[in-house]
Amino acid sequence: MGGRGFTPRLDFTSTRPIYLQIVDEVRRAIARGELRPGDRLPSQRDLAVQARVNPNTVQRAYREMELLNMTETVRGEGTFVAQNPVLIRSLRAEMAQEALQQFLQEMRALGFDGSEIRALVDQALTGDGGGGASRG
Amino acid sequence: MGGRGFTPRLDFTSTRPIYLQIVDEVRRAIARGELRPGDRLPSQRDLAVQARVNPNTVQRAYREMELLNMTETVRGEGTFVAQNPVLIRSLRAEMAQEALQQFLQEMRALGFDGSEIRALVDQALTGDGGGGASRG
DNA sequence: TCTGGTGTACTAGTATCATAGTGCACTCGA
DNA sequence: TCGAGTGCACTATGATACTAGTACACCAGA
Repeated sequence: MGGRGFTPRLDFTSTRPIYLQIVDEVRRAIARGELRPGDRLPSQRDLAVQARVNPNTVQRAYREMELLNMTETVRGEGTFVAQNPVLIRSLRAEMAQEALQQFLQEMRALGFDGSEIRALVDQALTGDGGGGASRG
Repeated sequence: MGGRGFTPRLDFTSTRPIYLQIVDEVRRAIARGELRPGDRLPSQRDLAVQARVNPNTVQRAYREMELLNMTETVRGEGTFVAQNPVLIRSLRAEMAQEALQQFLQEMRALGFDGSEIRALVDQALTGDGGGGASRG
C-alpha cells in the first residue's frame, strides 16, 4: 500500500468530458494541499484501471495538465505535480472565487438579491451542520 | 417592443451543449417569472437567427423542453410555456437549491468550512455592491 | 384557394469524446 | 543485458453534438 495516491471521482452522466473532469479533480487536490509539488501522480495505466476509463482518456488528461503547467512528466518515471509554490498557493483562492462568482451569477439570474442569497447560504450552512458548528 | 420576447445568452466555449444551454436559459426565465405559463416562445427559426445557432439546434432544444413538460407546442402556431402553476412555482426554489448545493460542494472540496464560506459570500456581496443591501 | 409562418422530419457532413488495441522510447533495477 | 514499468504516438471505431440543407404538414389570414 501507500500506493493509494489519488483517485478522482468522475461523473459519467455529465456533459463535461471525462478527461477534463480528471484535470479538475487533480486541480482540486492540489488546491486542497492533498497533492503537493513534487508528488507523483498514478501512472496513466493505473489511473485508468482505478477510474474505470480508457488509458487513452487518462493520457489526454495528463497531456492537458502538462500544457497547463500543472504537472511535469519524466519519460519512464512518471508524472509529478509541478514545482510552482506561488501558483499553487493562489490556486485555492482562485478556484474559490470562481465557484463563488458562478454561484452568485446563477442566483442573480434567478432573481435573488444579496440579502436573500446570504440568508439561503446561512440557512444551508446552519441546517447542514456546516462550519464545524456541531449543533444539537 | 412587443417582439423582443426571449433571447438566451449562450457560451460557445462551454463544454455544455448549446441546446442544453438554451433549455437552461428558458428554465431560468420561467423561474424568474420573465416567461409565464401560456407565453409564446420565439419561433425556432427566429431564435436560431437571434442566437446565431443552427435551426436544428433550436429544434433539438424545443424537443427537449417538450419532453421535460416545460413547454407545449401547437403545430403551425408556436411553442408556449406549459400551464403548470405548481411546477413553475417551485422551479425557482429548486434551481436555487441546486446552485447552492453545487457551490457548497465545490467549496468543501477545496477545503473551506462553513464560516469561511459565509465570510467569502458576505465579502463578495458587500464589496460587489450586491443586492441593494444597504449595509448597516 | 393561395401565401406566409409555424413545427416537424429527414439525410449528410464535420468535430469532439471515449473506447480499443498496438507499438515504441525511455528509465530503473536485477 | 534484460525485463518491468513508465510516458507517448498512432490508427481505428462508435456515439454524440452541431451544422447544413431540404422537404413536408399544419394553421391563420388575405
